[in-house]
Amino acid sequence: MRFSLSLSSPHCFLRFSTLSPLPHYPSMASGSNSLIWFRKGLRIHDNPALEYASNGSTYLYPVFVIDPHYMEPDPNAFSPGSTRAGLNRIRFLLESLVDLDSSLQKLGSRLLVFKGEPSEVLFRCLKEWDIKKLCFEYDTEPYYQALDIKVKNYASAAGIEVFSPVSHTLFNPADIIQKNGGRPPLTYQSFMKLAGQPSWASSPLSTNISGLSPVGNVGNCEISKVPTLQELGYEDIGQDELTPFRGGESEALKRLDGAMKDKEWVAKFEKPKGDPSAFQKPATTVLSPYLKFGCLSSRYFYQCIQDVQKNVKKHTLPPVSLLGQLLWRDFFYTVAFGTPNFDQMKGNRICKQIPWNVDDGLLAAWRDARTGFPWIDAIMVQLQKWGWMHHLARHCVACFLTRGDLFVHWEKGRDVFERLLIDSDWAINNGNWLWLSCSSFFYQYNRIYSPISFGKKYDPNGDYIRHFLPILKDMPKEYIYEPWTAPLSIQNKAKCIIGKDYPKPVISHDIASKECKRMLAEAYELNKKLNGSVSEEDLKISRRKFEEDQSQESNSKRLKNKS
DNA sequence: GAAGGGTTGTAGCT
DNA sequence: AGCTACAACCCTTC
Repeated sequence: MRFSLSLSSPHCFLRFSTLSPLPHYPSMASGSNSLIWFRKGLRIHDNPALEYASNGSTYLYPVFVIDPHYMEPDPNAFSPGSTRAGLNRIRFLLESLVDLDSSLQKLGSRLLVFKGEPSEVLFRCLKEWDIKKLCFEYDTEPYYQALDIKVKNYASAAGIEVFSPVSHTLFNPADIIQKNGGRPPLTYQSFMKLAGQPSWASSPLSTNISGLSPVGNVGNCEISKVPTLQELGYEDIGQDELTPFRGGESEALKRLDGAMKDKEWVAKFEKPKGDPSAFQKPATTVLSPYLKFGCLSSRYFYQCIQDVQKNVKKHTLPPVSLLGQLLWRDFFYTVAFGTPNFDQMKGNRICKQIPWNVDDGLLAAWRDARTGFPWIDAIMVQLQKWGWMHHLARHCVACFLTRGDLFVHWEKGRDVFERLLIDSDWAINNGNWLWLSCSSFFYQYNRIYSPISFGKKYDPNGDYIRHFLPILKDMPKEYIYEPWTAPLSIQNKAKCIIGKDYPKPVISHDIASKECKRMLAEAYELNKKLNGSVSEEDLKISRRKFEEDQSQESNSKRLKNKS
């Protein structure tokens, strides 16, 4: 906290001088009114901002603001939803809000929902209700960093106390960066050394609140209930088309409980050994969407895992253990917070500069599950329908799009994931795309996931493919990962003609992956030579060079074929 | 400068 | 299920 405040102070002064005269506050006779502003942290348990807001206040106003920029339907988007979020995640959020409202009501309170630009709405509320204490969970994302400076400046000018605790992550990213001399650690091991045990690891978290201060008079503020999808302007889509995962804290705790009951499973958890093709019963906890919205406290989750581990003889360790997964989350939050332009290649000091293709055709084929590789396409269908896939499945499609086969820019794939995943998290999503594209953290670009054999290893019968790509459901298992190799008689029998009912592969994996390796090798060399300061012009030149090489190669092949 | 390590590659062998 | 070769990257640490 201290570190981040000192970071933001220059902006503070700038913003301060541009503020209009101090707002006038009505001289309402009141004790002390507090406002808890929910953004993430959509929970009651282990919610320090909520607890602090309620303590000693006469009235407590729990507020959530629906931001039209995030929630308004966008008919031009490539899938149902808003500009930024697919329908699955919007629905997950609404369900989480309904659950939060009902939990608040059990504690004698309720959720006050507004629509509009968050800071404008908030300023109106602060004035109208004569708020003395404003509480909200600290957020490290650039969007909230900018918004929160605005809000904090307004509050301090108006003499309102602001309480903004770090409770979304296990550690405060700013502390870890400070410990490391101002730069974030770039490896998991160095992160672990710096982080150590969380300060609260063995002290009880506040998971039981018996009651909250009542909601005061809301005055002239226009408050609505949690809207339905239809009220937000979305069409009614069949349940079958939507994610099987329900949002909300209650659901999160139920799911957590279910996972923790199987002590052996928790103790033996090894992430890389999970089966990405398991969909009836996923190989992981599927708690990520709940962590994303803060329906589940990562600290509470941490303590639950710790409890299980204490009571077994042997358990796995980070990075592969279940606890290790939570630490990965904090790792990415820390690097993301301490790296300017973390979500792009340009101006990102930890990101290799690579001359990615600009090929919207290949991107669209990948996005719309038309690559012709059933393993890849099935995963993309699961993404569209469920908004969730196993971690290793994400690896396969991310590798395929970028360094493995299509050589499309990781930012394009990132955008698709960010929109469609119900657990899409700014720091983690960008971190993993940097990882998978060999742009940062991970550099062994020879290790390419095969779009054919990787899935086969887990699911030789192709049940996962048959489920998400029913057009291939009668394809014999000998051909289901490479249906273009099936004889026409087999294709006929399976009622799936390749090139007509299901596409032919967009590339040859053998050729494309070799080409990708070569391009990465050259790009790395250039990055080394220019010591990280690769310009747009350098990238253009190498892109052109690759294209020339490619056409020369195909020319020589043509010549060879002729002779 | 060299050595060691890096959450999760593939193919082929036992 | 576990070894090996394959080809070989980067970053951290010494």
